[in-house]
Amino acid sequence: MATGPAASQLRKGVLGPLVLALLEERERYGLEIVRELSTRDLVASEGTVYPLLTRLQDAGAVESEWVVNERDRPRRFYRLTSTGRAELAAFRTDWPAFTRAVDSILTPGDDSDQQREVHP
Amino acid sequence: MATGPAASQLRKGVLGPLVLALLEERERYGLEIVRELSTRDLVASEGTVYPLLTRLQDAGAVESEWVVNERDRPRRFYRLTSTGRAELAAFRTDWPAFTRAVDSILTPGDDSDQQREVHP
DNA sequence: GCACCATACCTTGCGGTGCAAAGTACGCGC
DNA sequence: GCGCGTACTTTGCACCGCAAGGTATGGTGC
Repeated sequence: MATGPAASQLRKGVLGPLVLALLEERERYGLEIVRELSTRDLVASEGTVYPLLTRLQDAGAVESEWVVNERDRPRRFYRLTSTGRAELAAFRTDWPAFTRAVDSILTPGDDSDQQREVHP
Repeated sequence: MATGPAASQLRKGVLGPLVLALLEERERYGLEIVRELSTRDLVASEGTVYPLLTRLQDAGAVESEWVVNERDRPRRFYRLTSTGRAELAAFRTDWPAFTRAVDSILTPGDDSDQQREVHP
């Protein structure tokens, strides 16, 4: 990962990985994900989430299935694939490095550039 | 700013605020900013930074001035405006809330949803 | 003087994303 | 039947990151 492509991915939306993380816990349907994100103070409208789910499915990160029972309206449930799990794992390792980089620029006095001090 | 539109902004680039933060310390010119970001493990090419600087200037967050001396090549130096300072301050308060929200979804067991526990 | 390279800035064009808005379908209450 | 809430889908717009290419300028070697 090092220098190149990871950081580029990080700048693009974090919403994809977040949806994967929500699906890791259990299967969910579209509106449920929208509500869950809203609860967590992350505004995300249907117009964002539904196309995102389609993209994730095209990318093989999730798979979906219509679930019909008599109690509820028909819902399309999404489930994580092994590909999706791998992507989520990759993001979990890249995300802290990204926030650290941002924090180090945002708080100049901080000097939380560890890895100096090799030799007092 | 509070809840709504800030979060929306956060999802779009963090690069703008980062550039503002770099300019807070002192005036800088374009290529210098590109190099500074690269040093900090944040890939950012000229094709990203120059248009960004133009946008920031159009938005009144920075102002620029050609500096010509005999030692160096002519350079356009960018300086923070009071508007830019305000934007940077706003981002500094929004950023931690955003990362906390992302972290809370990313690490499910964590339960770092404070503000429950109102009543055991 | 001239070719060459590095610096510095700017522009174009593409692809991806977030989002509002509008549209479809269905079941429930009255 | 009518309205309302749920659930999914689609369209269209605007913005952003970025690679790639283009211009101008100054120093170095010969």
